Amino acid sequence: MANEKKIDCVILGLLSHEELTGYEIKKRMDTALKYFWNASYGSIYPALSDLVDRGLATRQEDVETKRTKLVYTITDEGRDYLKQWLSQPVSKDELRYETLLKLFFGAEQGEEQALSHIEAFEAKIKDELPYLLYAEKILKDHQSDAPAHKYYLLTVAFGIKTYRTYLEWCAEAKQVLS
Amino acid sequence: MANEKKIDCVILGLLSHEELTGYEIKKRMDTALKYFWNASYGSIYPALSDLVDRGLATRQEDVETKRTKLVYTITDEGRDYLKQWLSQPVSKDELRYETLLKLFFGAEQGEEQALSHIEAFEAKIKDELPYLLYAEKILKDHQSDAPAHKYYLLTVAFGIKTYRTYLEWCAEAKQVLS
DNA sequence: CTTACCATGTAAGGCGTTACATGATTCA
DNA sequence: TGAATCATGTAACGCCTTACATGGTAAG
Repeated sequence: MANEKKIDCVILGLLSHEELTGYEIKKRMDTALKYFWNASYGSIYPALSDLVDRGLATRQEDVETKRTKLVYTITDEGRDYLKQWLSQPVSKDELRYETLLKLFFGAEQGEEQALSHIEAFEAKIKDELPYLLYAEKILKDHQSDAPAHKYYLLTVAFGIKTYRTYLEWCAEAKQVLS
Repeated sequence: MANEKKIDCVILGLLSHEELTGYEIKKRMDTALKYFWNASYGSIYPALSDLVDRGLATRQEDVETKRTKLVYTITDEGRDYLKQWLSQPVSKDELRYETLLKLFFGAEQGEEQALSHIEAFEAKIKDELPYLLYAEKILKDHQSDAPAHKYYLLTVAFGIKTYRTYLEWCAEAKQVLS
């Protein structure tokens, strides 16, 4: 125990909300979880097969569509496994910003280059912020009693707040360097 | 080109400031870079040997001490390599917060547990913030003309700002959940 | 004298990405 | 009819952590 693979837990978490295909799971990661998690097909598909082998999820072929479409459902064992993981303390929160790394070594490159890294960072944040704001709007407009609702809002709020702080920092940093 | 290993670049970056042993490099990662980067001995020592093999750094044994102590120095080629990396656009800024992941699935676990994850997160941030503030104070007290100085300050400022935002969010999140 | 810290390194194994390979369907 | 999207999967490889293994030195 206590050594749950993250990829398994994320997938089970998503399946605990709804039945999904591997492709849809990837989409969730690229949208709802994008701000704080991600995974590639190369880890999702093998993990799904593994979950089925271990009885934590089941696979059914969707017969309505002609194209191959494998829908995964969480089992009771899967739910137990998920709950067990959720009940344990968080083991790691990790931030790896190459931008900060390059900035830390800014003296080796000169101000123009450092500035351009900051500007690229700023542009990326400005680009992504609207998606978070949109997600928040959707959630607020569809006031739902679904228990998951408020948790979605909390994670989105985290992203919005930190992104805005990033932008403040970018403005300050640009001033310092010019 | 363009496929520089991060570990090599971080080490070269640190060596560009001063000569260091592997042990000292690890310490820098655990302090100055802690907020946005990390690495283990298991990656640092092999990387150092590799840098020497490629002529990007040199190794000298410190004869003043009796204990084995290998000091690494960056070469001109190493400096070029570092500059080349610094001149390229940032390839990845990544945030992986298990706390947010568990919170996203909060509905499966109930409010008490979600709250306890937030509180643990808050405690960790409150714990670490003083170190960042201390680092900032040191930097501000020792106003230096060294070109690296202001870049250090910028990265520290980033950490302080975002940590404060995290704490704000924690307060709000706790209110929402209770 | 013992604890903490200094100091170096290896081996096994886990985890995950990238690139590849394949093909159906929808929409303009 | 061609592009975008839906849809599944594998193989090679890279990168890194964990755990192990070893020993010196300083300070209380």
